[in-house]
Amino acid sequence: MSPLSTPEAATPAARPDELPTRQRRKEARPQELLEAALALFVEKGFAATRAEEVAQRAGVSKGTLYLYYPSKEELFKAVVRQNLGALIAEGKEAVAQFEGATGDLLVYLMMTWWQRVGSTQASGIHKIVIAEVRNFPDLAQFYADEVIQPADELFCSAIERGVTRGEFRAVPLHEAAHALMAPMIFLALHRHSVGACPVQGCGTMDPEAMLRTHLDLVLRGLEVRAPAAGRQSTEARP
Amino acid sequence: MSPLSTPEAATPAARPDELPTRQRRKEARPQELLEAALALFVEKGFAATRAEEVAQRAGVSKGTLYLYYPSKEELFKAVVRQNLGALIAEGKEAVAQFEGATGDLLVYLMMTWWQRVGSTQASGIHKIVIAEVRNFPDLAQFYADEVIQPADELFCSAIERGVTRGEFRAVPLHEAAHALMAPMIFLALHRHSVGACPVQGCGTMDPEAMLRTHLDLVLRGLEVRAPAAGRQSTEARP
Amino acid sequence: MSPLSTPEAATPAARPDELPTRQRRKEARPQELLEAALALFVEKGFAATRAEEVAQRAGVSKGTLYLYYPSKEELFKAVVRQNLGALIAEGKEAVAQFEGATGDLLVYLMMTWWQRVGSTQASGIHKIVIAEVRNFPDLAQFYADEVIQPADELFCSAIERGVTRGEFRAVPLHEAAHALMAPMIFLALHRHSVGACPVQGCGTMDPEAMLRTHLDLVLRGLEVRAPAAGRQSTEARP
Amino acid sequence: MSPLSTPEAATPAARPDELPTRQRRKEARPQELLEAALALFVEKGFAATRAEEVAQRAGVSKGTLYLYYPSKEELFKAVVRQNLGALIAEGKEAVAQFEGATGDLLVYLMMTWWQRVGSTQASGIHKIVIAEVRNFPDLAQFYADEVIQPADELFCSAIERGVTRGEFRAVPLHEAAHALMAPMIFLALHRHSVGACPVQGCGTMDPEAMLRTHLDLVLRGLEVRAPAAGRQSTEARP
DNA sequence: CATGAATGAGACTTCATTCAT
DNA sequence: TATGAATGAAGTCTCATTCAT
Repeated sequence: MSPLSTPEAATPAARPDELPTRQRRKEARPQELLEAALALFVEKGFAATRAEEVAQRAGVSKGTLYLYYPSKEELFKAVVRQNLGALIAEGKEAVAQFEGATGDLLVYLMMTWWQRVGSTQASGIHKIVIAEVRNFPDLAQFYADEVIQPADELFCSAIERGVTRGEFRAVPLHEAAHALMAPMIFLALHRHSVGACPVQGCGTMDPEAMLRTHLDLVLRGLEVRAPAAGRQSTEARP
Repeated sequence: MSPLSTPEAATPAARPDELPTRQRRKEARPQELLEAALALFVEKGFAATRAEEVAQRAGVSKGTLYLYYPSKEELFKAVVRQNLGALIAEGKEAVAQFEGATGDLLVYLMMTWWQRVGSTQASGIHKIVIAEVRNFPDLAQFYADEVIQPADELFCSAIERGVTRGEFRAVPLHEAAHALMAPMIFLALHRHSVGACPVQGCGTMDPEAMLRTHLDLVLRGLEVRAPAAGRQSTEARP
Repeated sequence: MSPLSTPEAATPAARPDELPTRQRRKEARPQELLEAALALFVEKGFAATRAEEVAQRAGVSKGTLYLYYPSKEELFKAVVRQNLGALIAEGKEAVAQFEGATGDLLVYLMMTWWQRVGSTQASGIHKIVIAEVRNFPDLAQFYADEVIQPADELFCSAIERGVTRGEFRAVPLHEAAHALMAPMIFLALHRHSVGACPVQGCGTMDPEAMLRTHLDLVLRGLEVRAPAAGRQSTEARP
Repeated sequence: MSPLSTPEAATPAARPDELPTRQRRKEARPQELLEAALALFVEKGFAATRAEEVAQRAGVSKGTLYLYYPSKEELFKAVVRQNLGALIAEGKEAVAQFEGATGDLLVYLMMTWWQRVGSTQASGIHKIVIAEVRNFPDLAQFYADEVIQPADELFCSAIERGVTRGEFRAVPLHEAAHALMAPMIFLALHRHSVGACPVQGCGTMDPEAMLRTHLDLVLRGLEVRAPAAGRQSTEARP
């Protein structure tokens, strides 16, 4: 079907034009520190990551880290901002012009997201944000503006396209978008939390199968057909 | 259905005319500590919550906390057990005894979850686990054993019931269960992260509407009908 | 040869006239607390013994302990005093009038000490004192007066008897007494420290064999014979 | 014999005209910490000595101590190794290379021990171990492996040398070694417990006289002569 | 007298941050 | 600039002691 697997493969990559002059290094430092910090924050969370670890991973000393970022908190914010920015750029670029069935568009969007974000280190940023926004209030607005809103718009417009073209039922857009995205993101979160622990039992989830089933269910749910009898009214609330 | 007790409600509650003798307090302490711990863990995270804070919020001293719970980790486990353990047990029983359409059973399970967990502080536990479980391997196993696995079994058995009775298509159970649960939990995560911050825009999500739409979509997706034509094969990748 | 073994056998014994009236108990309390404290102090040392443990072992509550002894320190002193007093009483009673070879007198003294003290819990008091006198200076004088001096006198007088009767060489009395006692006491100390730990290797010492060899060596060393050639002069100091 | 270095002596020693630069301090730190630790452990015991006290006495902060030793237990082990480990190693070599009467070898070993351990702070280590080893099982094994066993082997091999060369009677090796070492160690224990307190009476022991007499007795006891008649069988018990 | 719930000082250890070199 | 030795505040947990019942 597709290269849905191979997650953390594309990590530090080549860095081609690399001449390790002291000058060159100096300019690369911030970037290297951010990369190291990202990896560690994703793995262990903000509080549990030691500043010295970040420095070591970036190949510098503890003191040097503080030359570039005045505190661990500022380093953290820089990491989130840098990586979320990139995330959005990719998202926008991927919207594009699509021709074909809207169902296929949704499939494409989801698969692309999984390949480019979900299966990557990048998805770890969601974990970080979810875990820590409340302790860094100024990140909240940033995240809402740069991630939640654009992503929501993207999916809402896609669903709307389906409704407009008569392919989908008329469903509440925001809510449907949420039903569509949530399992995907949740999958990514899981990979960075319990899924990363060596727990007994609790058989590993297969992301590919999961996405396929999820899409199958929701896309059928979106299809235009005779309405299921009285679904909305049968709420069984004791 | 079943007499769903409302634990959250009966807590600080009455405390009738009994004088606050030491004996009385001793009985109330665990409850009070658990409540304080839940609130703080959800707000600040597990690692960032100091044991002494929990004690203070419960109106006791640092030492008293350790009279009731031998460590911060055990305190957390107790919080999880109290808030999720009982619910899952009840759910299992509900599945076993339910009579009626399986769709209604799923609606009932989801709504119950929303009332008892999703809409309360307890839903913050998911955030805590996702954020910090990698730093506390004991908790990972504990959570997998006491929450993930039972919850998975619960939903799988409910879906299987639908399939067996010919109400649902034959879908992969685990994967369908995931598609069912993930949006719920994701909602909870949101409520306790960005949703708890005073962000502009990003229109507040209405959880109940979201759940309703989600259930509508997925239940339709589960219904037995003529299969949607070639969904899986139509990947349109430009 | 003799009942050199069976160490901690004679511990709490019968307490015959026991009628568990509340009155009776009340009078027995201090004694019971001291016994419990002795056992625990010997086993774990002063600092590592928790007041509550002592109380539990004596069958009372933590609070009751403080009704009888105003602090852990005072309890400790009471334990040492009570038990060293008893020790000395036994020692004095054992001196007695002895007829026969002085070598046999020494053998008798040593063996008796081993049976009555060395192989018993009582020897643990030496460990306690050695470990803690410096933190309880007023115990030092007490110990010197009640244990060191009497014991020294006892052994010195025995050795002197041998010298006077022409059985032993003229040796410095104090020093010889030390050479005689030290291995015995050291054996007892060992039993309460490393000997009580489950260490690998370091084959267990057989106290009986050790005492026999020790006595054999020292008694020969005391015998009157032609002096060993130039022992004193050959000190090899680099 | 052998060039016995004198570690205790070369410690705070000169510190020539080198300015107290940070680098210089870093090299001196372990030594300084070890000395501070030894002094405090001997004086107050292991458990009763606070890590911060050690640091202060060495003129550094709490944190610095942990830069050099990962825990209080490891600090203690380092103290033991520095003060006893080297000595035992040297002793072994001395036994291997010694030429001359075995009696003189024993005298040499004992005197060396007295100079290097018995008469210094290091002898207090024995007190610490006897007092607290039961509460620190790790230390028990460590001490058995690194001190007791090597020391035992050392003395056993020395005595065996005497037996093999026909200088000594055939005596049980372990037991004889114990008779040889115990008075020495007991002396050390005394010096650091009651002996360190300002007690009246109890005439101060002269360690050198004590050792001399002890050696005189035991070495005579080891000499090959006509066996003393029936020492073991004459127990006179009234 | 007896109890045991409650307290809070204090111990060990970690780690963000500083600053002399 | 870069380093890494040093600091000390802070966190978890223990336990002697108190006191309401």
